[in-house]
Amino acid sequence: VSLFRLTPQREAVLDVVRRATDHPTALQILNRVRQGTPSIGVATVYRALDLLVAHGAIKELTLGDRGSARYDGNPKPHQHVRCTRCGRVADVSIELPRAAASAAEAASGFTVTSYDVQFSGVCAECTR
Amino acid sequence: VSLFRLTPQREAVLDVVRRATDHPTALQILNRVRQGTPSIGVATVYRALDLLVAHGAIKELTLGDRGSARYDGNPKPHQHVRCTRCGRVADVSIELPRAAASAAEAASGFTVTSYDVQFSGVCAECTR
DNA sequence: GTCCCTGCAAAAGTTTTGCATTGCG
DNA sequence: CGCAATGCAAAACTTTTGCAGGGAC
Repeated sequence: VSLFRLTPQREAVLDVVRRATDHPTALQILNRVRQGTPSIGVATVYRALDLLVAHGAIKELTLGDRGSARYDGNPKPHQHVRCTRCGRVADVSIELPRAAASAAEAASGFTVTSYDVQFSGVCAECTR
Repeated sequence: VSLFRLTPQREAVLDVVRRATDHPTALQILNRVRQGTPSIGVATVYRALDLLVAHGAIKELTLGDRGSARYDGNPKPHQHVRCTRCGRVADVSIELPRAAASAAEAASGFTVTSYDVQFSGVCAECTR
């Protein structure tokens, strides 16, 4: 856990990601940060996101979108459900049984250290 | 399951994806198809991949790579392990317990219809 | 003074779209 | 003939990189 400078720009990015509940993309984060810090550049946001991910402060998600990553302000292990109709993503706090990771190790020969589960379905709004 | 024309180009794309064991990206697929069909264009490959995915013949994966999807010639439900050191991806055939999807539904209010698990770890080669 | 950070602009990489042409049915 | 599929080129997007200026320590 090394140190890094929490500059105003980085703090603004972290703030936006933490406050977000919709798992925004980098460019969405850029737009939100610009409401308070209009002069911030694209590169700064990308570099801040990489840094925050590397330090475990936030998580990077690659959900079903082609060509863009999304970010999650909750660094604790948790899973996601995605609505196939409207694209909404919600958090789910569940843990897989030990046996799942063990089975994966046995089947692949890998040493498994973590996992991500993405459920797909239809959200309450879209079902209605 | 509607019909569509299996043109030589689409067949070549399907063939390459089925034969691949490395979950290639669209551009990697393009290059491989071009070894047998040099005149095929980028757009044709992208359109063929979309079509094949829509018909359930292949699967589209969004693994840890920023800005590029990967494709899997195995349409049956299965999971993946990704090596955090070399990027290699292997298939894993396991099923989650019913309780997992039920828990996700209860926690989110979604109607869950499927799931994808991505394990992360280190492969045998990289461990050595 | 040095080094890290920023903003801008250009470049790179991936995917999509428009359009004229081709060729199956 | 009509319509779907193709190839090419341009456009659209997202992300990365180079670089000059500025601020923190």
